[in-house]
Amino acid sequence: MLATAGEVPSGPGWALELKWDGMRALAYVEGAKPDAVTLVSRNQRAVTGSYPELAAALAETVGTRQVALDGEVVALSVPTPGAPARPSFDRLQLRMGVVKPSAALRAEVPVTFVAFDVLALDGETVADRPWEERRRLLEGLGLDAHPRLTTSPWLEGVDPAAALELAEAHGMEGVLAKRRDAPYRSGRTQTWVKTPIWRTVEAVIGGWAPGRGRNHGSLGAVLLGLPETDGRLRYIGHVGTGFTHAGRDRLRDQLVADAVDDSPFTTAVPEERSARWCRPRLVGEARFRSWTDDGHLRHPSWRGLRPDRDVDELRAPARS
DNA sequence: TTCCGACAGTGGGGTCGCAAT
DNA sequence: ATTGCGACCCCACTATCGGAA
Repeated sequence: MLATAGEVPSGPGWALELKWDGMRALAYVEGAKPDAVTLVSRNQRAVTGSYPELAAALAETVGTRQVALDGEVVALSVPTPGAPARPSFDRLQLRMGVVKPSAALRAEVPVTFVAFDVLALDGETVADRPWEERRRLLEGLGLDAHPRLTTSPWLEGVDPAAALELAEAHGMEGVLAKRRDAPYRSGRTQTWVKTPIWRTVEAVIGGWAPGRGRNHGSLGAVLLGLPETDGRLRYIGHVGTGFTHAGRDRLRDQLVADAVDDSPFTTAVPEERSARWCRPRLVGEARFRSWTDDGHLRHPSWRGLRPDRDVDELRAPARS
């Protein structure tokens, strides 16, 4: 079951949850031994081998019952004073795709299964029951007794604005609203609504990458940078979506007119060989979800040029 | 006739593993 | 030994087309 993107709905018919930044997974628990547990990714691939401690935890905790759970595999960042632990997709990537992770890796990047729905229980399908009833069944499983497992909290009596604030304050991806009376359905539905938290950045264009396929001959992506206090230009990412076809052509023409031979960036730029450089003069705005650990934009999309802004006005926004 | 939803195709940051160089 | 590439994860967005309203 997948959510539709939109504003956070309000009203008594909706229950709000926080949206976790991790990897979606279904857990099928068929017995009390770890090999009786199967974790399946969103594209139906078995990923149990990558998270053996989760299989063991589920077998140990609910193995006496037959259960199918929907949830998220999450890696928490290392908490430091002033920065409590929060879900880190960057860290989870160190575990994804690694079959039979070493004890050292499991210790360095511990993962948690955050359950938020139950699809079958004791051999009986419960997907047709309303969310409210499934939620009660989920809470009755006692998953939180195990340190590697948790039940995703829902925000009782919290309005949409406060829910978004809460999500932001805890480093969550956004808010997920679910119709209380709706059954669990596969595919994208209107009864789940996701509202991600967006950030925006104004940055200078230091180059561009030519487009491929249908964008052949036009612009594929712009290369953005932020000036440091000493005037050096730090690369922060490629942005290649959010343009219309006409917009790509227009921007390419402007950048070609400003072409220079050498990179204006003072930090490394990926795919440097295919990059075209330009004078770092034009300021644009991009929307993105978060900074990566390397200081790059994650899920960036182009909003447009900011002719009202000058390069020397730019400042790096607070990272988090 | 118009609108909407699903899908294909473009683009991004990452990781890992294998084949080619 | 290094590099390139595809397959995976996460995803945003535009353009298109067929069916519903």
